[in-house]
Amino acid sequence: MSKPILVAVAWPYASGSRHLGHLAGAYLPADIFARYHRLIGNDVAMVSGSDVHGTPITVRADAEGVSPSAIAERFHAEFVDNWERCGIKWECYTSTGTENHARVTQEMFMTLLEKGHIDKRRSEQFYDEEVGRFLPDRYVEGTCPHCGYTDARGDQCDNCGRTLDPTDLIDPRSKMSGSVPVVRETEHFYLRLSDFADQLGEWLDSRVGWRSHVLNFSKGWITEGLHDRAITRDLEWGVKIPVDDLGPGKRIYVWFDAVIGYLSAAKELSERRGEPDLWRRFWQNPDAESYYFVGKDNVPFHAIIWPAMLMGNGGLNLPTNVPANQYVTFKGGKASASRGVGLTIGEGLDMFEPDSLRYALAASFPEQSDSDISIEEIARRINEELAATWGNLVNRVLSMIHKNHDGAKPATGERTAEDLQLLATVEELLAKEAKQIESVELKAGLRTAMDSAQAVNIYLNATEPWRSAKTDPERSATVLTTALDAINGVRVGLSPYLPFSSAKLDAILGEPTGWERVDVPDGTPIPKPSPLFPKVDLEALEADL
RNA sequence: GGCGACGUAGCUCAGUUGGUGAGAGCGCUCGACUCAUAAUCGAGAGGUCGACAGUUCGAAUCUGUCCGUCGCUACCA
Repeated sequence: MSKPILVAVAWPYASGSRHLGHLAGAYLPADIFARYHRLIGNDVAMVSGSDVHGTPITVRADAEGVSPSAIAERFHAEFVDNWERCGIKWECYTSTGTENHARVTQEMFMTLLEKGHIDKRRSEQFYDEEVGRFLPDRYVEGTCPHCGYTDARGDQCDNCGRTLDPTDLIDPRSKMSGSVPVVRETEHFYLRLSDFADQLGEWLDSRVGWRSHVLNFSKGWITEGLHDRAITRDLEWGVKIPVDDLGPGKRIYVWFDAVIGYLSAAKELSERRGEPDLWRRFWQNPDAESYYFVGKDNVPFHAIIWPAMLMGNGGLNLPTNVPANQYVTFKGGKASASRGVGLTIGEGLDMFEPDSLRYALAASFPEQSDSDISIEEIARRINEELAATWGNLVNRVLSMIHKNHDGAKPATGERTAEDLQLLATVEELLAKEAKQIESVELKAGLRTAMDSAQAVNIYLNATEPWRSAKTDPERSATVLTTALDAINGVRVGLSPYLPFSSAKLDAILGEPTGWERVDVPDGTPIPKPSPLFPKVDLEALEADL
């Protein structure tokens, strides 16, 4: 039975390059999960897009003397290139800059407004008269009233760590122009989040299979008390507010529209495929499932705010699961492209083969807790695990068959209990891995697939087909065909993780028929193999840095 | 400050509701094999599960305190 699976992935912010932490935290796990579900025949819609609005983009645009859209287009193009290069496969990758997205956002805004979940409130905020802009808290700097630190930001003091209100700052100044900001009154729309506290709490309590850190954090938010949130900003760069009673110069704020992107992207997919009701299969069918792949910093948006918006709107499916990952750290520090910690996705792909990088990151997915990686650790994973266990296994079996059997799979003789046991083991591990992937334990799933490869290595060492080739060629042939038939199952389990090398094997062994092990037909041509994964020369790599 | 975590073999990490002598991968030592990308396979060494106190017949697992690391703190997304 084909089940609709919405794979919703955090919208990368087009203000700069994304790094390997983002790849390991959201995009790669989503891709592995989606590839698995496509392979078992489910109806998958993996959607996301570049988040192109917001203040940081306008600030960067000003700094470079270009338009905000130029910044957004530059990084959107970079992201699309990143996905292409590392095999992140989407049903729909779009951006928040489309006309469709604006319309869907405005529709949901109006629905929430009409149902009384959005209202207007006045507040006071700093305004930079020099650049003519209201200032987000973090763009106001000044002296911390607690510790005297002179470069405290309006939201928080980096020195003493205390949370601040911009008006607390002594000698406030605008980060944009350096001038002294003035306080002006402004009016905005607010989402009445607090109205949903009870409903959200009950919903979260009913979740099963969610990661404990996601539930803990979300419930903690509710326990502390949900604040109503402003969902519009004094900004020219964003989705227009569909009512005009706030006056000009206001836009819908990015976090409000970015999550709506999951819905608008599904509708865009419908349009692209010419099936107007396609999106309903994912959003209104009670049997559909939805998984939101995000980093832990995004948990409140996906486990609290977005569900509240969906509850308020009505008629749309709530998340099945939000399998948020924790952080990947680089040598102990939080990855940050802007601070030069870790590698951008592009840099990672320049250094490593895409499948090799995917393997190393997947083996280190921060599913339970933060995980630490480094270039050395990535290289170790590739050389000592991926190439040694799996790459070498494929190479040794294909080489022997190619050399000893005229480049084609020989006929299989009588299989011994040992032979049958290997094939059974591969099948059992495939089943075990399937359960792990379905419960989004992707790191464990990869380990299971590697266990399967190791089982074949153990089998070969026990049966020694290179030896029997001289004494009992028929037995040797049977061992090799058994190993090949086993490999044919192992590669199915690895295919969601390693799409590029899997495609290479598809060319020899044929496309996978599904999530199952099948025998390779007798006589299948087996060409002289080349290593699936080149070894990483760490010294040469570091010499380039 | 508040909140959420984390601290388990040299390294990176698993350890469901507390219970046979604490695990995996890699590294290391020894051995086997030599088909294969000096790859593979076996055996072994290596940890008072951050510290202290407590609950319990019994705790890495529950409670408290402390030390250390990290993240979040709602106007970065």
